[in-house]
Amino acid sequence: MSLSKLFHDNTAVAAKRERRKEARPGELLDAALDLFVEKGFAATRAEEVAARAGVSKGTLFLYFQSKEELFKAVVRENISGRFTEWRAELETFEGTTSELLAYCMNSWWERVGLTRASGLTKLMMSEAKNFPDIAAFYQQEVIMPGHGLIRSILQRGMDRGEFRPMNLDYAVYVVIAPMIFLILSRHSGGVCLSSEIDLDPQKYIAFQVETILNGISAPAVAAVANRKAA
Amino acid sequence: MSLSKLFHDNTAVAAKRERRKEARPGELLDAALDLFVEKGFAATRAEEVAARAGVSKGTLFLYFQSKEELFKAVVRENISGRFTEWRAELETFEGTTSELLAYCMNSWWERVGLTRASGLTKLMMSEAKNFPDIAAFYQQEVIMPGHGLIRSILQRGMDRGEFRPMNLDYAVYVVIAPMIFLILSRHSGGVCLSSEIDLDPQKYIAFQVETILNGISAPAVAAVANRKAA
Amino acid sequence: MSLSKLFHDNTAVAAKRERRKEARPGELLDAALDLFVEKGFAATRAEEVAARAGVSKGTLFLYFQSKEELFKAVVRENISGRFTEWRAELETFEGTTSELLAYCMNSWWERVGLTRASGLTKLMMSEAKNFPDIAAFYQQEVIMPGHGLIRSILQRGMDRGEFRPMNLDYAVYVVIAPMIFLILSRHSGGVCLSSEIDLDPQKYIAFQVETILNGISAPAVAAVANRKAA
Amino acid sequence: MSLSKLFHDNTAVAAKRERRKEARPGELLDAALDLFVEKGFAATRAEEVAARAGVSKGTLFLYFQSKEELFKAVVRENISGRFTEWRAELETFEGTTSELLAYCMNSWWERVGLTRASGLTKLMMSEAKNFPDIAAFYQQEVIMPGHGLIRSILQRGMDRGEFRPMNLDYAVYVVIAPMIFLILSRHSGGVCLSSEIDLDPQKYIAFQVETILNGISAPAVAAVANRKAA
DNA sequence: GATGAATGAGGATTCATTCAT
DNA sequence: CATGAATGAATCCTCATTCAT
Repeated sequence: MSLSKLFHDNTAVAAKRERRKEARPGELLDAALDLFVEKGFAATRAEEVAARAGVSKGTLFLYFQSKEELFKAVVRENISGRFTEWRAELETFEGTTSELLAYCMNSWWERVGLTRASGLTKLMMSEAKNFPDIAAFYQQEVIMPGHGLIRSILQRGMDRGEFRPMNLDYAVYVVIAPMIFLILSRHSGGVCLSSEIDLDPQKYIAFQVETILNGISAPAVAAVANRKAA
Repeated sequence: MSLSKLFHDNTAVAAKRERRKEARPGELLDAALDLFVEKGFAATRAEEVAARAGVSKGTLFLYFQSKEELFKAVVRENISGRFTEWRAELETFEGTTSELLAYCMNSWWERVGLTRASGLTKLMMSEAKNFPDIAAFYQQEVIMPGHGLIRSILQRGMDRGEFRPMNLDYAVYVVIAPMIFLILSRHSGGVCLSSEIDLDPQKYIAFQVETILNGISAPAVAAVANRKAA
Repeated sequence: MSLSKLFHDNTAVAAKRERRKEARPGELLDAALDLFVEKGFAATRAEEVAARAGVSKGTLFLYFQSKEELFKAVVRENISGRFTEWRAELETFEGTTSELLAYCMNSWWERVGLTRASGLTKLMMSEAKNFPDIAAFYQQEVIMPGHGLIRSILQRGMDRGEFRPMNLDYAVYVVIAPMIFLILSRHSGGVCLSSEIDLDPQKYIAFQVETILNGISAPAVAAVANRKAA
Repeated sequence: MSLSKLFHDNTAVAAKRERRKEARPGELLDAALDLFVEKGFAATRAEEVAARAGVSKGTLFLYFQSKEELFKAVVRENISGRFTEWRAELETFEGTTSELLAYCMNSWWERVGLTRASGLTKLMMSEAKNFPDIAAFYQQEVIMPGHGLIRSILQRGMDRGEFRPMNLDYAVYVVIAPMIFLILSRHSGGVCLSSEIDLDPQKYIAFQVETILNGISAPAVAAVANRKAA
């Protein structure tokens, strides 16, 4: 092989590398998210992350000081505030609040529950204790806006007389708990499910929505709802 | 030293040994529960469990074949053993099924949720995938009996016309999801709570119970309930 | 630094690394053979093998999945790999079958008996029961091909009328037993020898060969042989 | 001395067992022989020996300072010189030397090969290196008299012109090697056998005897033998 | 920048041996 | 004498991290 050829190769390779170089951290974070979600922090091996990202073990540590730093980066990277978009949607919604809540829960499932993003939730619940600073960050960036959104909806329902008066500090969890549970059950291999068959998320959500609406609607509305259900 | 004294010593000493031997498994189980809950299954070192119980590494393995067996014993000791007692209570209950469900959820909180045992639930959700054997065991010993209990209650309500007809496969989760959520929120440092202040479990449960009952009661009953609430 | 210098450095350095990497397994195998033969399989510590090969514990497991795999590799390297070569030699042999058998037994001694590899035989006889996987492997890779080879020779002799008709299932051991015995006597410090002085393997084999050939030759041939011996 | 006398010895030993306390060490040695033979020295657990002897682990160490001491005691205990009796039998034998040798090999199989005593041989071959003093002892007490016996027989054959002139230092092994091989193959789970089916010892010995006699007989005798075989 | 060979601390489990009873 | 609970050294194997190339 001639020197010039070598040189040529080098530049070509370098150019290619340049492009890839900037993508590297992203590919690593991507692979890491998958694996952390699937196996948890401790059980995820650095080498496997690297392999899945198509790089060598050494490269991983070139971009992230340690496995812990990688974890933190994964969480930070994936907390993108889609909340403004969501909040806009909510404010322009025109149906009843029951319809709004039902719409919200269903579309949350499609846009979040079904995607890898839901893995983040599981990740945080599993590892929060070991990464307090990350937990605080997550709290700020995800939990609080999310809860705010639900509160707004419930407040709208109460304001319009559709929902009975409730202490929103507790009412939000009536909506949130079932969704979190759904996510966790899926990401933990169904340890909390009766049968070995995954439950049907659509039906699960439908049932929850129905019950919740029954449970929080103002008496008159509930009567109507119940009459329909019967 | 008199013969009788010798005799006395021997029995006293033997008795003491006996006591220690019989106390050992309990002490180990106790230490193990603490550490499993605090650090998770994988991150808990056998030696540390032994140390906390005041014995050496070897002694732990004298009583429990392996770390997995130790964990199973912890689960048995703290959860699965209680189901028979619980089921009995349920079968002799005399009030309405709404009262029964409310009673159940509240007393579950006191007897399980508040205790260290609840940490096992969080542990399972976090690590189930990495320890399929343990997951299967937990499923058998805890999840299935637990779900069975809830089903029985809901069935009782439906049989008596107190609850509306429901697909129990999904209805159970209306009861279970909020409880699991409560536990997880507490054992993950509140990553899923709005504020940094833990919510008041009593109030949380009260609200959930109220909403659930509203949500699942038969129309007539619900109307009455709603009237009361209003 | 010139480009050519860079080129030079890179290849030189890379080559050296390459050499080390490729030498590693061989060095480990070498160290392992020594130790396995000296101490047996169970009593040989992985770390010691690594140390003797001049690497760390971890490196050993980089090249061999487990101690068992290491052992299998040692066997493959030192014994089973040689059978094809041997079989070829046997098939192109042109003398009488008596000559062939004598040649075989003598060259087996030189190529196996005298080398460290023969220690593996003793090891297997001592520890086979405790490591069934290894025993099965050894059976497959060493015993069966070895016996096959001997059978072929005896069959050749019978086909040509040089040897009397024999049940080969038992005849093979007439050849094998003395060889195994020779190996064992050497690797067990001579516990089965009359004197404390090792017997002379050449003479031992010569005597065995002579007797065996006398013992298995067809009558006419034997008569000639005996006349010569006398 | 007849076979029935040998039986007598056995019952005497059994009677000794009756005396509980004094028999303890004997029972332990008995159990230990079994286990050492079956599993080897390292793989035999002290507790298992104790359990098989019907005593506790502690008791074992009451009688034997360590596992090594136990091993030495096992070997010493089982080296009982039955050689005088055997030598007598040989000296009064009246048939041909071929018949004598055949008789010897067959009755050795019945009296030694088939009994647990043969386990001792395997034990020594496996562990001799680790217990040099015991090995020397075994050499003195078993190997040398045994070889002497064989030598006597071969000498008798040579003296009578039945066997061809041989260097007895090597000739003994023509007789010994096949017997040792037989024992080892049985005590090592057949690692050195072609098939998984144990070979039939009777047939094995018959074939070896025939071949050996063919191999060592004086020309004239061999011719007759061969003529018969053909 | 990238690589991947090498490292070695760390953790589960076993078992000979001791010693209080 | 006998017991068996307790010990802890010993050993295989894993994996985050480093660094020579």
